[in-house]
Amino acid sequence: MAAGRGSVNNPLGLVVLAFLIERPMHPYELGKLLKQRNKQESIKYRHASLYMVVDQLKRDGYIEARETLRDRQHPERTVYQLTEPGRVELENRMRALVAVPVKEFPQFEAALALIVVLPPGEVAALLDRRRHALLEQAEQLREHVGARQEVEHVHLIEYEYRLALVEAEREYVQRLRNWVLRGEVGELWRSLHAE
Amino acid sequence: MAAGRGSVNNPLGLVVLAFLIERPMHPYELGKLLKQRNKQESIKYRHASLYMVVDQLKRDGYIEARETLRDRQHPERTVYQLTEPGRVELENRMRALVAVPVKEFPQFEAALALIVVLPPGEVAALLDRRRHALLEQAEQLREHVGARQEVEHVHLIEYEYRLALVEAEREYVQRLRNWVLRGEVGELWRSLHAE
DNA sequence: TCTATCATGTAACCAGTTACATGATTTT
DNA sequence: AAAATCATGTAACTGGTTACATGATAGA
Repeated sequence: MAAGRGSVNNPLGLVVLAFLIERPMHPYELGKLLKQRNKQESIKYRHASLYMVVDQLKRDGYIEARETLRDRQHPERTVYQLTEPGRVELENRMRALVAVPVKEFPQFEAALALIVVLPPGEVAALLDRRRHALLEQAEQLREHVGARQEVEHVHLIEYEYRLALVEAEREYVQRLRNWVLRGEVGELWRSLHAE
Repeated sequence: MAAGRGSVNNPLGLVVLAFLIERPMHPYELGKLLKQRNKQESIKYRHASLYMVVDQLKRDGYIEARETLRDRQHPERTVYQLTEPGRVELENRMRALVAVPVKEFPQFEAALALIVVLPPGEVAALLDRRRHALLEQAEQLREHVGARQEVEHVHLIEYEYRLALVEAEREYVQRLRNWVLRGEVGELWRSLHAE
């Protein structure tokens, strides 16, 4: 039930397991595929990290080396395949991730928690800048999600999700900005910035 | 302009700087205050990490030791105070965080990007579980934000923000669930799970 | 042929976490 | 007075990142 002590807490590890369902691959191939499918938008990817998680997954028995290719124009490439425990782990992690929201700590939330260190007037202007940036992001996402009948919808849901969040944030930022601008911020905050 | 190479990428570092504006403090006091003000909800806090970031901030000249208290019923406690570069850095980081959205990688987005590894039927059920969880979260947040006239509004905006995001996610999850349930998921996904 | 870029990997570094340590205070 | 908890910190581990390395291929 509890998604065990296993190392696959790393989203990148999930990708590896998920891709290896399709066929055995060597690490570099996994990385290439990840980029081809634009998963770096949703899953943080550094190519050195890939070799790391592959090692971890091997260590924990979720994948295993299947063969080592040796031709002269590449370094050795080890091809890995999913093990049965690996497939089980993948499914369990996926189920948990979909069904149970995990607590995240977005940086903007941290900033809001400390907002009183900036004077209200400036905050209003900064929020305005953010609002514009979010507008642009939303625009791009809408393009991406919209104009593609050639891509299966199921491959766009990450973007739809992102779009939903960006829109919500944009609306909230606007509300907040207006509240600040209307000067209803209360004595406490204002008093911290009086001279 | 670019919020330099400095170590204060860590949100916890921001808290330290922000709190030290009020008065010099020793690390343990910072931690206590952080919890009293419920900032652990918005900023990940491990007490050992606190000592780490304090060291980093000292190393980088953003804070400095002011005195070392030595009474017999505590270990030595070093009191730190903000330096002028520290105050500047704090303000710059805050401005950047408020004005410029940073790319985050929420786990649920990763899961959505890999959703095809689970069969659509099961996904619908899992989404339903998530929907319920989000409903509860929203309920709690609403209580927290609502029933408090005694707390200054500015100290609740992190929660308001969170609430806005949770609500948006809930709505999106519901849309997605319905789409899956209506069986419009397309051949690709379904074919991966036929036997 | 020189330079850039791809393909592929290793190594060194550092941030953040878990676990341990220890004296005081409070509860049972 | 034993057990639990608070107060305060250090140390060891490990995951992830940045930086380095090296041969092949492709443009200029």
